[in-house]
Amino acid sequence: MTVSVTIKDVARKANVSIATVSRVLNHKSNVSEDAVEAVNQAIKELGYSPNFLGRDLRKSETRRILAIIASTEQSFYSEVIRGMEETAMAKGYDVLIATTRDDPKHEMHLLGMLFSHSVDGAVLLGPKLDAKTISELAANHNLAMCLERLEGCKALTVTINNVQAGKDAVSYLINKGRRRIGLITTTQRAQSSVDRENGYRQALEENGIPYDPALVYYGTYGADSGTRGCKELMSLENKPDAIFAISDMLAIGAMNHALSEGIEIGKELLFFGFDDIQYSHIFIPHLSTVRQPCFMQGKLVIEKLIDNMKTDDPDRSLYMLPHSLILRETTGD
Amino acid sequence: MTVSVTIKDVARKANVSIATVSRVLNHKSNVSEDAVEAVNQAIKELGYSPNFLGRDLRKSETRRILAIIASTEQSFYSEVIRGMEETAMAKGYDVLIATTRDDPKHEMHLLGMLFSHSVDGAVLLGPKLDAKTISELAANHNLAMCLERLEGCKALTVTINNVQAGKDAVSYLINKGRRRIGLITTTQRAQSSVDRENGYRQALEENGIPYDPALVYYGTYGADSGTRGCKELMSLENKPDAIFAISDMLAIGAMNHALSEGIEIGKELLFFGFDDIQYSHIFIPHLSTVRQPCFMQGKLVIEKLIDNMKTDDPDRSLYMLPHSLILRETTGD
DNA sequence: TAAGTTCCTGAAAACAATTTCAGGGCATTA
DNA sequence: TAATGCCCTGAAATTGTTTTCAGGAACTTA
Repeated sequence: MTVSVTIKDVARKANVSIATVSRVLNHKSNVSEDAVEAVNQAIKELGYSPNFLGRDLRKSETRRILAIIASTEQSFYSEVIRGMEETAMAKGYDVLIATTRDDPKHEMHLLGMLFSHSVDGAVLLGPKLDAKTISELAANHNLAMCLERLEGCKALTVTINNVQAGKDAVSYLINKGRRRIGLITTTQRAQSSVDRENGYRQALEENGIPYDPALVYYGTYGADSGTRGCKELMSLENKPDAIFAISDMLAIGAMNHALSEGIEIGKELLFFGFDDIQYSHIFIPHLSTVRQPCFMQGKLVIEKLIDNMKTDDPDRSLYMLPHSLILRETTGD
Repeated sequence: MTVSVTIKDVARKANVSIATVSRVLNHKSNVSEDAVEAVNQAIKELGYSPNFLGRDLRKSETRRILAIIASTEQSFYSEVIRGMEETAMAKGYDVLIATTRDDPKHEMHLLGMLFSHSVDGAVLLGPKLDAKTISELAANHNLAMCLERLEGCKALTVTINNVQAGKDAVSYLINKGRRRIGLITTTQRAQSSVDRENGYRQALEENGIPYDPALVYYGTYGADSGTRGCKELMSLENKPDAIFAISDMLAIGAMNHALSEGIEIGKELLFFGFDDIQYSHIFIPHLSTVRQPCFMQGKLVIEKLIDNMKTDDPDRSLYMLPHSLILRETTGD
């Protein structure tokens, strides 16, 4: 391809040393006006832009942070990423995103960018690797987690209290007088799913409602799985009078079944979702759901991560940010 | 932070030269078994992983490609990115994603990664910069566009024929006997929007239906804008009997209005969307829409981009891949 | 005038890797 | 025995930048 122009060419053209060019590039004060002028002129004429590979090597920093997600499909991540980007940008960092496609091998490959100094830090949003592996990596590298905690993982983590959130949602349904509450969740056990399910059980227990395994449907992540779940739960002899789904996607799928059966949502059957995705208030009836502070989680994890870069005693705490219940038509609100 | 172990340390520990270590790292054949053994042992003991800043600088390549998108919100991009990733990976490249948040300044900043050799190539998915700027950049750098073409922009581009696609959708509605067809589009003039609108007009013209500006609603990208658009069109004295929206999001918003008014979708009023997003067959009634070959567009643009890296005579053609109509309930299918 | 400052400058080292080149050791061939 | 070839090795050059260090010039101060 085209041969690049280097700092050397600029120096030659401007009749100064490369040190002076570098000084101009980095806006150092100790350069004469004449030199600044000449260098900028040369840069413009040659169309020079510095090679960051050289710079990054010398400085041993890239000012780039990698966000590792499963895929860009869940638009739910977008606010988290915005929080990360805005915070990073304010501190002079760029955020790059890479996807694992749910493959732990590929996740490890992407983490290689961290080990090989291609980025200064990395954030895992919903890791597929196990707690032990991540703990070990986080001990030696600038690695954090966001949205998803890992039981027994000693790494900087920013998330919400999913147990409490699940409990809050189900308690709300109970306070609405419901006693038979279905749960639609997934077989793939992300910690957040497990936590939400535990919240569901705690809410039942505290209210003296016996746990009935028949009311729990384990499926996949897709909306169609929600539809199947609802169908199965509603074909029980002793039907549920409310359903808590661990994601809005599942809840919307579930509602599709209820709608097609002519079930009156919000009265006959209540629905509670999780995530407050965009479609939860586009889909009719509007879905009651748990909202996470996405932007704030992104913001906080980047702040802590960047702090960690500058210290020998990195923070490996677990931060839990407050969630909130969004009440809409599907709970009769 | 922690002080890194370098190739030098490995060499010392393994009692060989750094050249030999490098040869082992790169799986060169001309190294004795003993040396390979010793080096690998040292690597393991020291927990060494090579610093890519050094490697990339020396090799003048990063084997990384940057995909620049507006935001990760539109899940629609995810298939394109999957196509890009799978193709890139097969050729030994990684794909990184960065978001512009619709800011041309930030888009330019991200392109800086290309100029500064931080990545080997970049793909713009829906650029905010103008055709002239991009043409100039593409002349000197490995830059391509995907999903969106730019009128008069001389850069490698992979997209679909949006004029034809709009025309196909509207022609289908006309063939269903509809004569008053509304259009819901956006004021923000992405080329694809303009093209789809032109397709709409061509379809009308070819079928001898006069163009009525009252039937065209210009709004924003959100579903609520679709709702407003539908409300406005349906309050006309001479109501439409079909609506073509330039995105599924707008179509779903529009359908929300129709549903709330008790309008019989698929009979009284037909709907045609664009993109075939996931929700177009989750939302009820299922939406007829235009499907783009997302994966294939991602695949093709990466193939061509990588080809371009290896030649002095880069391909700057416009490739248009075939689209297809997905017929569902909203057109009475 | 001598000594000390301040300002600006360029040569060279440093960053961590790959690659080139020359040569030592050994076996094969004439 | 000498010449040739092959295998393996390490020293040194190379990549593009930043940074350190030493020093020249001009100016101030005693």
